[in-house]
Amino acid sequence: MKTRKSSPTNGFESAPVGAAEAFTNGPVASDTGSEQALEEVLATYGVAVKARRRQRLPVDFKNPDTLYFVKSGLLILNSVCAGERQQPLSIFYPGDFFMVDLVPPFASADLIAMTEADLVRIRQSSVANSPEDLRMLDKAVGKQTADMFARSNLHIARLSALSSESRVAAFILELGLRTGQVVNDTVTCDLPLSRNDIADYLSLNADTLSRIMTRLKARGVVATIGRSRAIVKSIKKLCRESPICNATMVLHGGTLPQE
Amino acid sequence: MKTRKSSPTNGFESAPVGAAEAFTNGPVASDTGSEQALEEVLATYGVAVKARRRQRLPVDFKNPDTLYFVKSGLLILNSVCAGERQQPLSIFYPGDFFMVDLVPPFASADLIAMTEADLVRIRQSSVANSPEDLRMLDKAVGKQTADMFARSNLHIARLSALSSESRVAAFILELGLRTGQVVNDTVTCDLPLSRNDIADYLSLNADTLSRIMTRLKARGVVATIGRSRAIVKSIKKLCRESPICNATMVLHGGTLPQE
DNA sequence: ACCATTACTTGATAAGTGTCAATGCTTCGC
DNA sequence: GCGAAGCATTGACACTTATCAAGTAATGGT
Repeated sequence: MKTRKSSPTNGFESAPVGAAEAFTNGPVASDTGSEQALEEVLATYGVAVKARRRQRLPVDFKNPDTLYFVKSGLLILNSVCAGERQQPLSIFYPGDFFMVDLVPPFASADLIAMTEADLVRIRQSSVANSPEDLRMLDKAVGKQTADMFARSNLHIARLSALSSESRVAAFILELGLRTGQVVNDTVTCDLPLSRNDIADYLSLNADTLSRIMTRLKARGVVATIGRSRAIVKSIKKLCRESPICNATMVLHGGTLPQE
Repeated sequence: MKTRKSSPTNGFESAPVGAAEAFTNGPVASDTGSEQALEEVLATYGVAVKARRRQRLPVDFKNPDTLYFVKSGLLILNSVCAGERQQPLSIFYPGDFFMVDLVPPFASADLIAMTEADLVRIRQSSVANSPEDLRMLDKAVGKQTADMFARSNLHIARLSALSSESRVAAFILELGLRTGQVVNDTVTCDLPLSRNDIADYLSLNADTLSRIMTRLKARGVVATIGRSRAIVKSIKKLCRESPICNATMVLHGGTLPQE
């Protein structure tokens, strides 16, 4: 298990990668064989990078060679599209890959760690010498990118086809499945995004989001502990709030209730 | 140039693929060497498929092996998310690949040809015997998927960060750059989507879209010929209508005006 | 443990968009 | 070239959501 040069960037803590840790929730990879192989490639060519909560990793459009693999944590891609306004575009979960090619060419963009996050940085050119490893990596990246595209499409559906309330419900379900503890029909999870972040991501006003949360709480669908924890009282009930919940369950690793 | 078994599906006309034709507008591929190689792989393993205007290709979630390459035309991925409502999610242009993995697991989804379209169907398993060709294909698919993800993010930005009018402006710019004839600062292009389709895609009401078009026409930004052709009177003027136009230009192959 | 700061909630109001219905224009078939 | 059917436009109205302002709760630092 050789490690390559570690060139620290943007104040990220970097260190050689040891054995990859277990992923958090998320959907389970279908073929564990290739997952093993991926971990080896990551360990061989990658450099471990730790991001603190709220840390920003500016997207360097001039450097398409760098690839990041998310080992743990939750990151969000933010772009400055219109004027000074930040627009969250996509959420990155453990198992995802991030690279510059995924970002529309806006004036600026950042990948922001919403929780502490463990990343692995790989210079794709460094893998070029080993065709076998490169194939492995290309395949893993391609597969994950397809999955992210599907999730992106789900997000588009969430934004377009749903009422505000359904949008919020579907989002909480996603977050719960990805980062929460599922116990029977309930989920408890952190809310690593602020109300403003969630509102922007769901294309809502923060005030409106607050009202919607109040309504959902009043209806007994969810509850909150402090500002940054949410409890889904009943997944079934939550699912009734939004028509895209089934697809959300499948894409984000829940077990579909039979009914 | 060997051709594989052609198993016709859903009334699509199928035929062995000859030499791939030139792509239409769109951004230019950076390395023509690998583009050549891709055409060869497509010619070797692919089956040509022609889609008529408005033809639906139902997405078969049980068949992840099939890959489609878009040679010409414009297709749109439609999902049934909420109730009976159709929701357009993504547009596929020449150069794009389509596969089941890209589609969120909704109750049903269709790929609909909005213009006559030439596709190439490939069974990925049929390429498995040649590691060299498989690598080539995987790489091409991966790269294109990343690009489509970026476009998807741009669409999310368009839906979230923009006023309705800006949304429409950005969309017309995209369509013009992809399918239209650019002459100096003007573009003439077909509108292969009906007002309803455009409205759904931009998450607007068809009535509202109509009003916005009327406003844009009154302001001299665009004009229409009949129902299915649009003229952008001035790209510069159009760009002033929407903050994401620069990114749209880059991603969809326009030449940025220097100012 | 306190206070200052920041984040969130809530109310009143306005703006924008969706809905419904009626009308006008295109397009396609004969 | 004509007529019928479908698509697009426009107006009146209702409803959702954004905005602004004020007040309340939570968080973090000393």
